[in-house]
Amino acid sequence: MPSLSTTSAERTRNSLLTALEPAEYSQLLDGAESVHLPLRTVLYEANGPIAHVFFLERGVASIIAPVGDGVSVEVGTVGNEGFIGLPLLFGADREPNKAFIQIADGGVRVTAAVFQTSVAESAPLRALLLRYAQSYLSQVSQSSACNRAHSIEERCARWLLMTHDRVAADEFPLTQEFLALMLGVRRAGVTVAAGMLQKAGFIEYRHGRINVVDRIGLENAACPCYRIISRPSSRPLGLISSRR
Amino acid sequence: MPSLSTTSAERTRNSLLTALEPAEYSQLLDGAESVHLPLRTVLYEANGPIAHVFFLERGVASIIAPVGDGVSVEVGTVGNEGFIGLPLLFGADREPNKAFIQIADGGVRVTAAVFQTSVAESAPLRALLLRYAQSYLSQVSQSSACNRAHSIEERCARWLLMTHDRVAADEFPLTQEFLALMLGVRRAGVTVAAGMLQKAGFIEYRHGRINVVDRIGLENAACPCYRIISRPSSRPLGLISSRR
DNA sequence: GATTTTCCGTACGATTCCGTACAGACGGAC
DNA sequence: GTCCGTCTGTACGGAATCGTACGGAAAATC
Repeated sequence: MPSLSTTSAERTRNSLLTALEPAEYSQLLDGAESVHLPLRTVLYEANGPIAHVFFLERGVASIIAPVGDGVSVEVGTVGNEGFIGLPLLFGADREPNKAFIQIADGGVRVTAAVFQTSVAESAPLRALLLRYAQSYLSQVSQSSACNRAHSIEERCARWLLMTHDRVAADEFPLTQEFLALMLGVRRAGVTVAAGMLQKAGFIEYRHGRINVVDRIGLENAACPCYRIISRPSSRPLGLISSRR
Repeated sequence: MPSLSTTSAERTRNSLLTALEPAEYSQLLDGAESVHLPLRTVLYEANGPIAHVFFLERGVASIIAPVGDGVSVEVGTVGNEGFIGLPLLFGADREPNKAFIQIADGGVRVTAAVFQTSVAESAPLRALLLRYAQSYLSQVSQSSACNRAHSIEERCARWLLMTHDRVAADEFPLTQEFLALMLGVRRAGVTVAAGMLQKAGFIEYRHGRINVVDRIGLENAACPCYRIISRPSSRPLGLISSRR
């Protein structure tokens, strides 16, 4: 098991872990595992037990909800700004949704038992994670309303921005097929929408890889939901980091 | 200020308050106010400070998210199974959404300061409220996916069921205009969808009042999302079904 | 009971998006 | 370089929903 009890600065790229004091950090990560998380790794199943929480250091995870007939739609995304396993923080051991890796990379996983003990014992840890819970809830809420109100193209731009925010590069692997699944639309619908964004010069799409070339342009093409979610008030660590 | 420190049984109809031990109950409700909440009372504004949390005893509140151009879409509903003011539990003092009364009745309100003190001091209270948070998050998540996947008629049926669950009667006031706003669709769209449900004999709609006459029928007309949200695992305590 | 306001039913063209299908382009395997 | 699976672009009819508008019914007001 890799040694994780190093000092602050170079220990992790996860914002939540970075914000922890050494005491909470070592309690939580004592017995944690550094894991590589390839594409499509299932972090927990819908209605299945949640065995670990995951703190991603890069890469992105999706939370999806079943809507019948085996189809699911994405309801939230998590990157290094948060963690996967909110139900455990809330005292549940499962939820109707499923979590999996959407863009591969690595992170740290903590067993449910250790996580819950740490959370029960450390008020600062709890406070930090709850602030993230608020930010995640805002994201899900906004995206719920967005799903009803905005066009494919706008939502596509928003989704790309949110993913771009969570990935350490302008280019990342992403098929239209997958994006369609996430947006809950046809693959052909994504082709058209992404085609517009490409013609406008905001992105370049090429056989399973996308390249964000004009972030400002994308922001203007996205619905206001992106900015609403990205406001400092929706970001827990705005406060935490300015705290000291 | 009304006396709220009575004994358990007849003291309230709110599920969360009912589940509290006398110690937590009295700490939280010492200095609380019993309030009547007429239609359209704003419980908190989008991005405005959240001054109180509300525990409804009857009636229903809506949480809505702005989507630009002054339009909003409902993202969650709360009745006597929960409370309004989750951001305070999460350590935030505001959020991008707005909360208001959708079906009038009464409840108990607690100031933000008292609420936060109580939550900080009582682990059982925290645990109880966090389990509700999980249930609310599941509701919002499911409804987000639902918004993309299901027809107006299905979502209309689901909405009516969720409201029916939270109201103490089969008949309650509701205009199609308002329902359209909640569902994020045209008023005319609701007329058609509700017309189908009415022709099928599930509901009766008449000038601002709706009557649920065949709940089972309505459940069959709704999308699977209703059952998913209503599963025991998604309900910490269950609704105190005031119906019947 | 007459008037005004609110609410509901319906209609119609426009628009978005769907379901499906097919062909071409790309890139890895050999 | 060739083959082959994957990925993307495009097309077309059909369904759902929209924006808008108008008339009538029910309740509220006076």
